[in-house]
Amino acid sequence: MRPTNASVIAAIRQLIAYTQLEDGTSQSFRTRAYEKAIDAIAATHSNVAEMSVSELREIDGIGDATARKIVEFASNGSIGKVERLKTKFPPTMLELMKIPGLGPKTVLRLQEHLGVTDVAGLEDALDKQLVRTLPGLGVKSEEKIARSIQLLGIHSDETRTPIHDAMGIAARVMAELSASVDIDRIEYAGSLRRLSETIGDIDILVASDDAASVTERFIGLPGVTATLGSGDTKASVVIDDRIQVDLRVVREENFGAAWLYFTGSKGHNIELRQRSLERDTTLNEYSLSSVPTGEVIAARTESEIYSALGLAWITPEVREGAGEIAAADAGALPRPVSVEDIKGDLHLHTDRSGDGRSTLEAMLDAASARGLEYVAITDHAENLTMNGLSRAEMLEQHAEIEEQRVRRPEMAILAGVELNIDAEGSIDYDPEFLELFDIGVASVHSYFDLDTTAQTARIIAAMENPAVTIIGHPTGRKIGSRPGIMFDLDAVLEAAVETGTALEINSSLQRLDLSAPFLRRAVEVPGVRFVISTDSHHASGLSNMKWGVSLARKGWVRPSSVLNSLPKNEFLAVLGIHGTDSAAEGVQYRDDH
DNA sequence: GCCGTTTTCGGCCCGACTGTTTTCAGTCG
Repeated sequence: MRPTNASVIAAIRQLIAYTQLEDGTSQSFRTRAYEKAIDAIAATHSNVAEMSVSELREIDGIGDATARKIVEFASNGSIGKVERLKTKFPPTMLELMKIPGLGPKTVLRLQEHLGVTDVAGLEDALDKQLVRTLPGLGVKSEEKIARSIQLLGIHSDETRTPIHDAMGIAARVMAELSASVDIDRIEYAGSLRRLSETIGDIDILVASDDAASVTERFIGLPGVTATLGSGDTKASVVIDDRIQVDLRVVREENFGAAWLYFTGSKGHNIELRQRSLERDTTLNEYSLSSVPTGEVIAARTESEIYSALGLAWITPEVREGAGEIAAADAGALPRPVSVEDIKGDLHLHTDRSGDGRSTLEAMLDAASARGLEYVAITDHAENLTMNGLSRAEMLEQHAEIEEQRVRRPEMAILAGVELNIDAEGSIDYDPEFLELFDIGVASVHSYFDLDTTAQTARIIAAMENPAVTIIGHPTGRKIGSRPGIMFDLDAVLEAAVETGTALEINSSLQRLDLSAPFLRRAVEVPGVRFVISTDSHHASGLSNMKWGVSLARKGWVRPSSVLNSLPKNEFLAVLGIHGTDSAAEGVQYRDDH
């Protein structure tokens, strides 16, 4: 069994940590080269552990040395250099480097002067007030390290916060800060804006002429449980003992440059600055300016800066330093999908579902308010215990939908259902009853631990069922709590094209399913079609469409491959549903051919 | 360690904050 790209990346991260100790710096060109290799692997669609040295070297950012280390890891499960460095630096020293404020230099000094190589030893040295005796360290450093140990874990991978939780905290902090001090503009940046699945720190950017007041208010906000640092223009706090929030205050005329800078990713920024230098300009968080004259060329908006660098604005979700700048340069980046592109929502629950909270009426009002041309009501089918609807309840709902069609002639209201894919790929009800629905979303709600072969087979079997139009939240994952099923994506994509089944891009921040890496692979397959749906269980959920759209952008999905970007009549025609004008007359949509 | 319309050596993005330094090193993003 070959290691996954994720485990190759984990191995290189370990290599980086040991190399930082060996080089005595976190900024050596070697470690930066390794970091670049990680970015390159993360952007690769194939399994690097199956590639040869020469194939690996084809990848931009991977050279001979790293290619050999990857091959070595693929065949041995370890890298010789790491094993050698482990004899010099005990693995517990890596734990020390995870403590905020402790870098390779300090960790090396602890080992050299005090023989400290693990957290317990460090705590002991702190107790004995020995740390202050080290060169470059004093009493304040000692106190800072002691505080950091208490906060240990905030930066480690295990405690990255799922985006759903981080987004909520960010919204709360931004609302409270806006309410307590006069500011010109406030936005979030960083991995949150790039729609990463898990968030390390929340980055918030404010435009104001009075930075000192803003930072002062910020460190005093409710929920702040620790202040990690604060200066004239930036501050870092911990919110709810849980997540670090970094604030940066700039002047409005520099906002674009700052937003670009703090959105990252680091790799994207570095590439942009290199491109900038090639044009005899320099880019920092304040502006893009001329090297010879120092004159500011662009600073107020991101678009102006990209434009000055000869690029169209790049949507934040794809700023991963993974080829997006080269693609933009070549005009090969897809036009980003926008919320305005989406004409219908095809996965909506009402309070008839056990987990639904709003009435059909409320859901349709919400859809109208959003200007949607069509919706599909997709309550759970009967096999989902507790939450599913019996046949009788479904028929009752169909009558309700008929009434709504008469009252809302402008909107196409599809009588749909969210079907449950069982272990073998069968779905609820019988073929005759399924005929009564206009559209079927089939989803996995059970048997998450079958092997890859069985999962692939059940998904494909569901796709082959004529009642199934869409596969809902295809992996069933919940970010931070459930990994989702494993299936052969290539086989599923092939079946999706053959059967004409669309794949759902689920807008829930807990799901974001299909994930961006899967979407990046799916868009390479001609003929694969997507729908972006909210899977709303409450009328307020329809506003989550923005996250699904954002995810589609992150996956380089073209608007033309999104089925529910079609205007109503074209969409209904694709589904084989006729007679949209007859809606006012209360005629059922399901074509009876 | 990587890379190359100024190629196989000599470069490699940029700045804030902290604590210790009395002009700067370390860490972080």
